[in-house]
Amino acid sequence: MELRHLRYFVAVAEALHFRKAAENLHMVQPALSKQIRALEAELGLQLLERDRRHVSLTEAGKTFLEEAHAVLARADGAKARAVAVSRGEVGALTIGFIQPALADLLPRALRRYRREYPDVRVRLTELTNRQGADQAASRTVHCAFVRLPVDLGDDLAATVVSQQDVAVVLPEGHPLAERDSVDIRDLAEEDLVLVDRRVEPQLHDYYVTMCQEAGFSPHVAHEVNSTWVAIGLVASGLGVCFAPTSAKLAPQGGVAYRPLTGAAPRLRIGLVWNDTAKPAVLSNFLAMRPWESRA
Amino acid sequence: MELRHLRYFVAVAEALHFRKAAENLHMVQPALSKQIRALEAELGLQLLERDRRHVSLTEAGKTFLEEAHAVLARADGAKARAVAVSRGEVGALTIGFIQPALADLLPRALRRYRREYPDVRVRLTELTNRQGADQAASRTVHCAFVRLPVDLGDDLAATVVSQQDVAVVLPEGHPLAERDSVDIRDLAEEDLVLVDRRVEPQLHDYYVTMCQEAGFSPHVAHEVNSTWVAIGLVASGLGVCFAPTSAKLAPQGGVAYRPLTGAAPRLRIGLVWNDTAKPAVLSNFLAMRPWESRA
DNA sequence: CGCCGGTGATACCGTCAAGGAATCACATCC
DNA sequence: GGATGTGATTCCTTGACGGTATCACCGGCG
Repeated sequence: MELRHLRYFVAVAEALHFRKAAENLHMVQPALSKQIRALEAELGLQLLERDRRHVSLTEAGKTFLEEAHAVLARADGAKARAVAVSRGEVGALTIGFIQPALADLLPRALRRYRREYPDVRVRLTELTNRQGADQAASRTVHCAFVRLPVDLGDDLAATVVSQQDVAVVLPEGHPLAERDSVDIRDLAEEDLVLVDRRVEPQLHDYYVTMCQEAGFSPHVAHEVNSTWVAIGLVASGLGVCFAPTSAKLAPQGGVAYRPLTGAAPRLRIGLVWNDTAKPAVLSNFLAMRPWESRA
Repeated sequence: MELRHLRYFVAVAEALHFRKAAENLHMVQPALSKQIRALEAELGLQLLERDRRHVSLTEAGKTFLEEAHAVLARADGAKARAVAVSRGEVGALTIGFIQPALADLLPRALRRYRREYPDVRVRLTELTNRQGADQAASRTVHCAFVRLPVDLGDDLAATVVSQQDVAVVLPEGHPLAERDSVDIRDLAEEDLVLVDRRVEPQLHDYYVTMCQEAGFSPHVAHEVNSTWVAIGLVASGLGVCFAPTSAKLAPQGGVAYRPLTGAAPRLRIGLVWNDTAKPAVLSNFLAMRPWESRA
């Protein structure tokens, strides 16, 4: 049995007329009759009652007609779904991200992406910078939002998606908090809370280098595993810390954010992905650049 | 696209190996490769990733595999359902019946039939004797339980399914109720409640003829439209009536049933059906004779 | 009553594509 | 580096699909 047989049978069953059905199918009546009889022979039963003048459906024919419709519809659906998947309009997109991207960048990008591709399921995984690069390279995730720079070995490609100035986070009441901005050299003697080098080597080194270029070695009082924890310690009066200006968006009382002057290049977040044989969902995501501010 | 393509694709997708898949399909590898490529060409996308050494499914291929399975299963189901219908194992059986059959005959027959054919929906219609014969002839119902005799015009066939003796129904306290049985001639002077001739001519005439053959014309006091109403009137003391002995099974107090002696042939209920081109559900029903008392 | 139009069935045939046989190109492994 | 195993390529055969012509049959109509 082939779909052809079902298509032919449906045509005959709906026209109840071999010639007309054949015409609709752009073929001639004998060929159609033959196929219908072949179908009946395979099923071992009669689908149509021919009485020399009229054609009618048997009971078995009636139910087979319904079923045939369903099969044909399902077959068309299979085709359509496969095409949709191949176009990246249906399926799943796996995105890795570092925590700072969660504040603003990622939600905004996802909102725009899902408006365009509502049938793509998005899977999110929080990762460290290193994991992000590795998993994008190994295609465990389709792409990852990570802090730049990142070493682009192999087939990895990257694009900058946001850059932010560095702010200094001070406990309320700290003398420096009375200024509108803080020069980095004023922090030479301050207790600094830094992100642990083992967790975020890029970011840790970035802040340390920044200080060294300003002419001093930072006085690291505590090491923590995320900027949020650092800000928490600052609020408790255990020191000061650096943070991207976007950190201000997160609710955390007891601290003051002040722009840092005399500082090195800004903090950049980028998107990395394996650029070889990109699946359609990834290509679509990259093509629409949903992280960009609206036009 | 034909089911063949789906079968081939499923085979390859599950073996992830063209030669093995081809072997399973009892064909050779180049032919299979060709068909798969034809399928991909029609869909306009790639279902399988061939990398010289291994075969793997693309995203589109994965979803198409699921869909293909569903289509093939549905196609098999269509076949199976049509066969089941043609065998009368699935479908609908329409039965007409006269009220007296409802007491015992019909429920018993249906219980046995449904145990054998649980997937056949049974549609029941209460009819008069005449309607039963007509609708069986015109195939409005597949068959009908009616009171015999019935005129078997055209293609109508019939079989006796039950025969019952006639009882006389007397109000409690009636002098004749003291006897074990009643001779029909003893009813010559009694007020008789008879079923209306316009409603049940067969039955009406049957009872009247019975009396005339016993040598008297019945004294018809009331005419009603069913035996149940007649028994009700008897309970109210408005006369006596005839009933099949099975009527005793229905709950109705205030009356006594006594066998009738010296009476004509017994009341018979039969099944009638159009014997030309019987649908399978009907053939099955007739073949199992579910109205017969158990072996 | 015989002719005509219309129905599906039958007979026969050409064509095209599905499938088979042999081989190739290329990777991997020992 | 040869052996092995993979899918791709090439070429050919065959069978089935579909087309042409015709038949058998029925109903309607003059």
